[in-house]
Parts: sequence; structure tokens; C-alpha cells
Amino acid sequence: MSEQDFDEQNAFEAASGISLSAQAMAARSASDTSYLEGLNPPQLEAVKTMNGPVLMLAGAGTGKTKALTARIAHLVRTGHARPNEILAVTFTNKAAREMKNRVGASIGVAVAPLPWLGTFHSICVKILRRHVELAGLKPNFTILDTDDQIRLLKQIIRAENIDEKRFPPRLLAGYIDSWKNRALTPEMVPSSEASVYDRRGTEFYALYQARLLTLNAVDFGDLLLHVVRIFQTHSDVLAQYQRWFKYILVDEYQDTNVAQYLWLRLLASEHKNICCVGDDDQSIYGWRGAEVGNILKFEKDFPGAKVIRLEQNYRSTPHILAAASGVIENNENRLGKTLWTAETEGEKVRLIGHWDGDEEARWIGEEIEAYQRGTRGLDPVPLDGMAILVRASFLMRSLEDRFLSIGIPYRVIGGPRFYERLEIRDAMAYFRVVVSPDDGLAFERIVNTPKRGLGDKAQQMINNVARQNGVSLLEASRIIVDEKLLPARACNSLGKLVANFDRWRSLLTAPASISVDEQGEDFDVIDEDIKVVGKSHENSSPELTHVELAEIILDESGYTAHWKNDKSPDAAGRLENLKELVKALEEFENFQGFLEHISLVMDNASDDAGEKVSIMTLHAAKGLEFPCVFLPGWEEGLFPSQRTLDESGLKGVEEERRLAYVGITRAEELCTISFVANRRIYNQWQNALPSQFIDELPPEHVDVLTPPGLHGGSFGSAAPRKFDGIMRGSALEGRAEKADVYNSPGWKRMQSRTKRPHSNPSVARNAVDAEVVSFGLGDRVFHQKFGYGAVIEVDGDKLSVAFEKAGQKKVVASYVTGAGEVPF
DNA sequence: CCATGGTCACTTTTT
DNA sequence: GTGACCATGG
Repeated sequence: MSEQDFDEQNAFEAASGISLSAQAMAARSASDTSYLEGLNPPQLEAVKTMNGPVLMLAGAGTGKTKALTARIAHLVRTGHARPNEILAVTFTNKAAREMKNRVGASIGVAVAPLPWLGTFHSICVKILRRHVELAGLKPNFTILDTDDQIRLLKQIIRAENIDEKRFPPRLLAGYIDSWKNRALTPEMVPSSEASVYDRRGTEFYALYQARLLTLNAVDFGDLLLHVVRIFQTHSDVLAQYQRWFKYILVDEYQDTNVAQYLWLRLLASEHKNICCVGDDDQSIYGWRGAEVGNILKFEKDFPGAKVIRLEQNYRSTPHILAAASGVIENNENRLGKTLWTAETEGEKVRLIGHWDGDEEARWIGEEIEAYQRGTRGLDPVPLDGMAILVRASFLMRSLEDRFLSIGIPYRVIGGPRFYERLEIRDAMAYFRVVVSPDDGLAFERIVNTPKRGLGDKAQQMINNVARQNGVSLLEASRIIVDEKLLPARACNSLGKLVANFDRWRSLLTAPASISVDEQGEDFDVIDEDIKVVGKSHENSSPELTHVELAEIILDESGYTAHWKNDKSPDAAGRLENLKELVKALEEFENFQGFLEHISLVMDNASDDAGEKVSIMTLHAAKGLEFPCVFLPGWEEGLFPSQRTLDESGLKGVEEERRLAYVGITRAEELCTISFVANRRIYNQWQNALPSQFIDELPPEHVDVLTPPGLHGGSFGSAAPRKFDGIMRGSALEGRAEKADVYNSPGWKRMQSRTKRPHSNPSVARNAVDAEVVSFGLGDRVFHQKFGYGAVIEVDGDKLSVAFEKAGQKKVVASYVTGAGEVPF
């Protein structure tokens, strides 16, 4: 099958004319190098060094996307590669879209379809679809999202009589994900991690994988894992792709995990024309398996690599840049770059403390209105030039409340996604069962939605029959109906459902065996060919588009009626969403492509136009920029997040610091950092100290604002005095010896906090109680100062630990935390 | 079989 | 405060 594909690919090369036009274009416009205009020398070098490995270290705001797109344009224009011989991977769909647009703008959309530009995951799906059988899957496999994943794990766990309270499915999901991030199949998981999850982690991992295969499904991690495994075990397949991808470009290289790294290395080993772009200071996805190490060791992995640093910043004012540098300098593990700017003007970074979160929100609201009008001699800033970046999404609520009450239009970026909504997932479950009957998870979801009188009893029966006969839930249902294994009422109901699915499937025009994604311009030529073949099959089918079929399904299943009869206030909105879903379906040629798009690509429809302030998390803000940025919630325990500190210690602090760096560098002109003395978390008031990162801001670039008592707000007399104390203790004093981080108040606070974890019961409970269980020999532990190590002797509450970096030490048990039950 | 009410745990960050 | 989950009663 794959051979055939490549024949088609070759046939295409010869016949399609695109390659000709590309060459013609290269010849015609070889002199047209407008895309090179405005590039600075290092950027130019990054564009023109086409052969061999290149590492582009691009600091925030240094024009890396510009360089990257120019590089693609240059490769095509100079005839080094046809667009479909370039593999360009990004992490987000947004980045992929932007790059596609920008390349299109510089060399023309029509001639540069760039079929292999996309996210790691979408490209992997594309590859996997062409070699499904090598992964033991059927062509119409489904992609499970996190929700389905947890659901499935829960089933497995329940069947094995595990205490769900002590070992929640989420925890297991975390381990499995992290194994997959490292490209480890169950048998490859090192024995040192065997004790995980009641010592049955890998066992469950294997069970889970087996279940996935019978469901003909994959999860996100599998997309990469399967492809890597195929490459590793089928050198002929690998060789074909190696030959095909003459040039490889990788965006945000600092975010790659081990599996992605292996994937890239396998693909690049033939031509070795790999260009990775990244910034170690912006690595903020370590918790998700990203390995900063990948970027740090690039030169070793690709000998002879050319390293190019982009250090001129075109985004921010000198004060903002200096503030960001001042913070990030406190990290030890970095390649080191010195950002500079030709700008000279600009406002200092502003710092302000507030009494509580509501006060902070109120103040930000006022500032936004002031900026919008134009204040203190500044030009007015439009609302969509302003953004509020928070560490955790629960901080958004007080802001939203405030903005709603004073009427500031805002948009939340990265909230709950469209396809995560209940009604969308339900509807999609129907489609899934129609498209791939083996998808038991989808079937389970909608057997009784809307209510069909098929409750626990009936569902148990279906499950049992399925297991006994080794068939799908749908088939099991058929058996139950035939043999009348349930009460007549239930059988009747179930029979109707099964009949419905049969009929719907018969109405499905595109044969299920044609497994091609149908994403319009995302298509690659090979798929185009197959599509034509598919079309010829269709002619015998009755004329009925998948859109019409979708309407029929939602209608006949009673699902639409279910919401129409629902009297709850949001029912109308849900019906709207369903309409939108059907409308979105029009853009695709069949269900398959649509389902794939939904699970992989569909991001928030946040592009509702209009002048609005943006609210988002710091993570969501990476890659964006705004004239005016607010950074609230800089408090110890929140930012840096206590949880990260507990889980990852010093390494975690550094990642949080990079997050701070990302936040500050989003700002072009104006940047305001704030913190509060009292924060309400879970409806509980907690007093908070300013973040240690505030201590790290260089005072000469910071304006400390007067606490808002003077603005005429309603304050108790004690409040401003209290801020005063906090401010002096953190931002104003403490600056004497800037280099000495360890003497800064923030550091001391952190130390005392970690040494006496019980001092903060509500936060510490989880971490501490888990650790009360005494350590055993060989346990992997983390110590705040010595790092990771293994327990080699236990003497009461004293442990001898062999630390990886610091050697053997005796420590008190309460000073270390277990590193085994924590997702690494 | 289904609806209701009470309890609990929970909040990072996402392809 | 909220949402998920479970136990109870109709």
C-alpha cells in the first residue's frame, strides 16, 4: 500500500504540472527576492544557510517567524525544494496557520500548498493513515481526546478492583502520557518506574493499549508513538520519507519531547537539512514532557550544526526588555542570549500591590479605561491592543466579573473549546459510531442519550455480551436484540437504535475504507489522487451529502428533540452549537476528515471581531504580543505555582521564571505587574506574599506605583500601610545585592516554606500527606537543594540518599519529597 | 430505570 | 463556588 502511494507520488511529480510550475516560478522569479527585504544579518544567514543542520536561537520578539517563512520561500524560490518536499512542524495550529499564510503571501498561495506544514500531531495522522496496518489499526481509526482516554482508563481500573480514590484514573493517564512522550511502549518502561500506580502502572498501560487496538482508536500520544515505532521497525517506510523530506524545519524546538525528537532525528538523518528554531528561555511545557535538553544538545546531535542567534528585539521598549532580562538572568540552565533593541524611549514597567483580587481587578479595569482614553500624555490604546495574562485560569473570574459590571468588552482566549462541549461531543459520538462501528466509547456515550430506557442494567449486559463474544458493543447489542436477552421494552429500544445505525451507515456515501483527510487546502497531492478514486466508488450510492446525513442522524436519534424539550436556560445555546456543528461539517467532504479536524485542529472560535481586551493564561500568550500588557497575580504559591514547586523543585522554579519572562516580553510599550495581599482560593481567603520574581525585577526599570488608596477607593486605613510593608520588603529593599538571589526575601520565603510544609495546611495537605508514607529502599526522591536521588538506607526518619548530582547524603525524611508518584 | 439531592475534590498550564 | 459522582427514593 505504501509502495503504491509512493508510486502515485512519483507519478504526480512527473505529471501534475505543479512541479513544473514551481520550477518555472523559480526560474522566472529567481531575481525576485523581496522576501529577503528587511532581514537583519543573522536572519539573513539563517535563511541562506540552507544545507546542513541549523539551530536558530531566537529570543522573544526577534523575528523568528519572519526568518522561518523567508527560509521556506527561499528554498522554494531557489529551486532547492518543491513545496511538498519541505516538512515544517509547529506545535499549535495557530502557528501552522500563520506560517502558511505568511509563506503564501511571499511566494503565492497557489504555487505553495505546503502539504507537509502542520503540527506534529496532524502530520503524524497523515503518515499514520498511510500505514495503519503496520500499527495494527484499521483505516478508519478514531482519535480519542483526554476525556475519552480517562473514561477508558476508568473502565479498565474498575474491572481490576482498584481503589479509585487512592489511584485516580487521571494519575494513571499522567504516567501513560509521560511514557508516550518518551516514546516508551509498555515493555520498554524502565523497571525503576515499575512501582508506580500501586506497582501496576505498566500492566495497566499494556491493558490500555490493548483496549485501544480493539476499539480501533489512538490517543494523542499514540499518534507520535505509532509513527516512531513504524519508522524504527520498517526501514523501508522510513527511507521513503527520509528521501521525500529534503528540508525539515521545526518551530519552538524547545518544546519538543523525546518522542518528537526521535521522530525528527529519524527523518532528518538522510539529508540532514534540519533547521530548528527555538528559545530555551521560553520553554514552558516541561510539565507536558518537553525536554529543554533537546535544544541544549542540538550541536551534539547534529554535528557541524550552525548556530545562529537572533538577538535584536523589535517588539519591546528597553525598560521592558531589561525587566525581562533581569528576571530570566536568575536561571542557571540556559544557553544565554542578550537581547537588545534600537529603541530608546519608553515607559518603565509598573508594579503595584493591592489588598485583594477584586481590588486588583477593579484597578485594572480603571487603568484599561484610562489607557483607552489616552492618559499621562500617552496615545490612546485600543482595547484589542491590551491583554491580561494570568498564571491560572481561575484568576480570570474576578476580572470577567469586573469587566462585565463596568462594561469593558473582553474575550477569553483558550477557554473551554467548542468541541469539548457536551452537546458537540454527543453529536460527534453518533457520527463516530456511524463511521467506525468498533468505537465502543462513542457507542457507550450515546446508547442512552437521549433517554431510551437503557440504564445500568442494559449497559452492563451489552458490555458482558461484547466481552464474551469478543465483539464490539454495537454487535453485542445486535445479539442481545436477536436473542431477547433483555426485557422486551429494552430490547425494543435497543433494536431501534441498532437498526438506526445500520440505516445511517448505509446512507454514508464515502466508503469507510477510503481513509483520507479532507481538509481542503491542507491536502497533499497524494491524497488528492486517492480522493478521485474514492469519488468513482461513490457514484453507485444514493445522492446524500454527509451534511444531510448529519441532520438526519441528529434528528432521527431524537437528539435534537431532546434539547428542544429541555427547559434549562442553556438548551437554546446548545441547539445553536449543534447548528454550528452541522455548518462546520459543510467545509469537509466526509465525516472522517471532519472528525479528525475536530479532535486535532478545531481551536477556539475566538476570532469574534471587535475591539476587545484579551484575557488569557500565560501559556496561551506565547507567540503573541500586545502594546499593553497586565500581569496580575504575582504572588508566591500562585506564581510560581506551589504545585510546580512541589512537583519539580528548582527545575520547576526555573520553568515558572521562564513563564514570567514570556509574560513580560509579550508587552510592546506598557507592562504592569501586580500582586495582592489576600487571594480567595476555593472560597477560602489566603494571605499571600509577593512573588519572588518581583524581587528579581531590576528597580531602575520599574515604577512602583502608590497603592490605590489615593484613587478614592473605599479602603480600610490599615490596608495601604500593609502594602507599604510588603512593597518595601520585596521590591524596594532587597535590591542591594542584585546578583545574590539566595539572599533575596523571595528566596528566603521559599526556603522557609519548603522546610515547614505544614505551615500552610490547605496547600500542603496533598503533598505532605502523600509523603507521610515512609520511604523505602530504592525510592526516587527529590530534595530542594540536592536534586534527585535514590534512597539507599532507611534509619527511622533519617535517610541515606544517593543523589544524582550531589552524591550520597544523609537527610531527614521530611526534607525530601517522593519523586516516584509524581508525573516526571 | 430515572431524578434528585448531598457529598466530595478540585484548579495550572494543552497537542 | 462549581462540577462530578454517588446514594437514595419515586
